[in-house]
Amino acid sequence: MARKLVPEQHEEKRQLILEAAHRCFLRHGLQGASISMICKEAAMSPGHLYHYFPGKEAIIEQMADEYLSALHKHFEGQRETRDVATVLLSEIWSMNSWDDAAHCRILFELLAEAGRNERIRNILARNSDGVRRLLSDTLTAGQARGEVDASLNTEHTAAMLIAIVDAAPMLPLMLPGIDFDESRKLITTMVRRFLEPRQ
Amino acid sequence: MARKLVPEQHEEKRQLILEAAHRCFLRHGLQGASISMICKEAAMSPGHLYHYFPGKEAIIEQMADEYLSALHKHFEGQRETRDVATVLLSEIWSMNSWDDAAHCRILFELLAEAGRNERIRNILARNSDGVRRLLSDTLTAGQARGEVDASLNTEHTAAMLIAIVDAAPMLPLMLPGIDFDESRKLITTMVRRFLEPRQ
Amino acid sequence: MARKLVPEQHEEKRQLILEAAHRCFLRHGLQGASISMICKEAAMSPGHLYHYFPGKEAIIEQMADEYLSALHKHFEGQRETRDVATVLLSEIWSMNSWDDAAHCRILFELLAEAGRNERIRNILARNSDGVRRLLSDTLTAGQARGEVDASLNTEHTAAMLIAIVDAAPMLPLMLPGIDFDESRKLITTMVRRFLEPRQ
Amino acid sequence: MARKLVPEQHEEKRQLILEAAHRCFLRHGLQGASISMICKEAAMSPGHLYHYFPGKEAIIEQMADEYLSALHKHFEGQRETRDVATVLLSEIWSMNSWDDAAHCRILFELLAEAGRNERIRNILARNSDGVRRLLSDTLTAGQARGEVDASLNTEHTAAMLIAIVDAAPMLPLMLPGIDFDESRKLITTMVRRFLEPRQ
DNA sequence: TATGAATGAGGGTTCATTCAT
DNA sequence: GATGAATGAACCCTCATTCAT
Repeated sequence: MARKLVPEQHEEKRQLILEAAHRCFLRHGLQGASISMICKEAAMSPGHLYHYFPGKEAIIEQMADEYLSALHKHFEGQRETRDVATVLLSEIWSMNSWDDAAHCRILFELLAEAGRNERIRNILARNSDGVRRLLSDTLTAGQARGEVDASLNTEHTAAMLIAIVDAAPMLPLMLPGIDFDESRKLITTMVRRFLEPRQ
Repeated sequence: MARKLVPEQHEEKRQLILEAAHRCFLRHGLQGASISMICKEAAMSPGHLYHYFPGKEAIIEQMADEYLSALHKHFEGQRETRDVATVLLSEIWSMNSWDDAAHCRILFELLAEAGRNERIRNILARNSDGVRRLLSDTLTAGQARGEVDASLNTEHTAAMLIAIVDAAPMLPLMLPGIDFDESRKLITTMVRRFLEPRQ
Repeated sequence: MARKLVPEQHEEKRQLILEAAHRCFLRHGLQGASISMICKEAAMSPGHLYHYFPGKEAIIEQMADEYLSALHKHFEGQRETRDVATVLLSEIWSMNSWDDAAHCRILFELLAEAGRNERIRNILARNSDGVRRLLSDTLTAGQARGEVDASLNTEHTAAMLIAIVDAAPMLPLMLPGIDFDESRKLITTMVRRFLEPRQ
Repeated sequence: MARKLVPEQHEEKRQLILEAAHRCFLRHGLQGASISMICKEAAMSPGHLYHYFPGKEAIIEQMADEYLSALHKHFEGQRETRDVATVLLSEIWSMNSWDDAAHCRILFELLAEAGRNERIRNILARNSDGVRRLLSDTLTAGQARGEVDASLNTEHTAAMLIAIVDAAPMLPLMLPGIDFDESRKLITTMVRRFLEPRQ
């Protein structure tokens, strides 16, 4: 008689909301996007939205978490690749255009928010942690193979590389006419020269 | 009755408001800081504030303009310095701690806003333009002196260096324990290796 | 398929809901307690609750009815007691502490509500009626036995005694340090002196 | 040039709001009366109302405070009256009808709220304190003159008398047809018999 | 029976802005 | 120049209630 709980549907709805929220945040910012906008975007009444999330903060936080883990997922499964720089910059290489990068602009929202909101800051740190360890290991392996300058502190270098990758979407904002492919190559060149062993 | 010669006072008040706004934006974000907060911070009534600025947008825009030009002012007056990398990273070298960098966090607000607001985007582009030209000239001069790799496109390289400098305040957000001095050195090393002529 | 003989279960569930509602009303007030709170307290879904009651008002009304009749039930079965004052104040004497009295606080909610809501006012009047008649009869019997001042209008006196009993839970709110036993004795003394025949 | 602060006008507006709120609370209860209702009643926009009060709670609290102090103000200035009972029940005697008493019904709202809200409870206690001391002094003076039973604890007796006075508005709710004058006399009689010295 | 998805009006509150003085 | 009174739309969120299953 009683309807069974269908957690998959529940989870689907949550994802639907998160995607709608992501679009709104992209268009209007974390604070500028209102619950009622998200509701319209998700074709859902406000009362119902609160059935799935306890508040706006929770939406932002889960969105941030999933967004960041997706953003950095490119690194995984590429550990066997030979060229270290290619692995490190796989995220950039996986993008096809500035439109893709534009989609990343939500990172700025998060960085701005992280400066004032400890919870967002922790989410950011937690997500960076995993990637940083991955990059660090890759660098260490590269050093062992003689492909990476052995004098570099792999921990700090990894952190900086993440920052650089995350800064890439900045370029079109500061330099409207820039070409996507060329800037990608430029970053790669810089990283490669940075890492290669000094003779 | 007619008072004509007090435009200096007028300008002083505007600056006072802009500084108050800057502090509020730093604490609460561009959207999170309200006019009434800014009024309190500037010890001024809302009606009076609107005597100096036509609205919140105008405050944000002028604040952005002045903030960005101040941020990049370090480059000027250092053109005669010998070491190219030092010139290029003078902004970073002028900071003494992450606290100084924290003050730069407002840049994230602006980058986030620039993604959606054309006027802010233009202000950002206009300000970057000047610095980019400056950096570009420095790079060209460096190439002429044989200190910079001649194969690099100076325009694009300059743009990327700005992005890197602007990404620096990201680091403590992603990697809470990082040391300020070491990360500064790491960035410098990377840039130097990137630019030096290939043999 | 047809089940007919489960009206007891139906009634049980209704009581369960009423008890849960009572607890919520006590904690948050008639207007402050929400249906969803009551649902949680009764471990029941909102859809199900509406299977037993047509709405919040109905819950309040039946709760009020049962609460009031329970509150005044003490009077019954004590008619043969000799001392008139003891009968009249049996409700107060049946309480053991202010905790019990606290449980009576819901009466204030009802009195407040009765001031604006005619249906609650009627429920209150109807319940008081029964008790008032009971008290009135007790007083008349007392007058016949010469234990109660014969000049008192028994109807009005009964009404006032109910008000006094109902006002008892007020005391700890107004006089936080008061002792329960002493205030009980004080009320009894007052009532006894009031009722006793004048010589 | 700058307009002077006119604190009297500010205070006037606050009183205007409090009166509007009082009427709304009387009609719909403390929780049932909404800010927007109060705004309509006070002919004022919601934004403006928050210029005078930081929130609904503050309105309730100040209203409660002023209401209670007004309610008990009758006692003052009657200390020289000869008859103790008359002084003690001056509040009841000052009313002319149940309509006057109806206006007191807001007390039930406050009593109900006091059961859950510590701040309201404190306001209630603080206001009762003053009156209780006044009554207590009156009783002590009456004992000295031999008009009041010397065996009564004046503190507790005073507390109970307040409760009785406050319970008076209950009567028409429980007994719709009751006569105002007669019930007033009845209460007075009871109090007088209670207090008079025992021979 | 029983569930929880779904609604949309309304809750208290804050907002950028304008106005009379 | 300067004040703070005044607005009303919009903010996030909760409500009592209904519906499909």
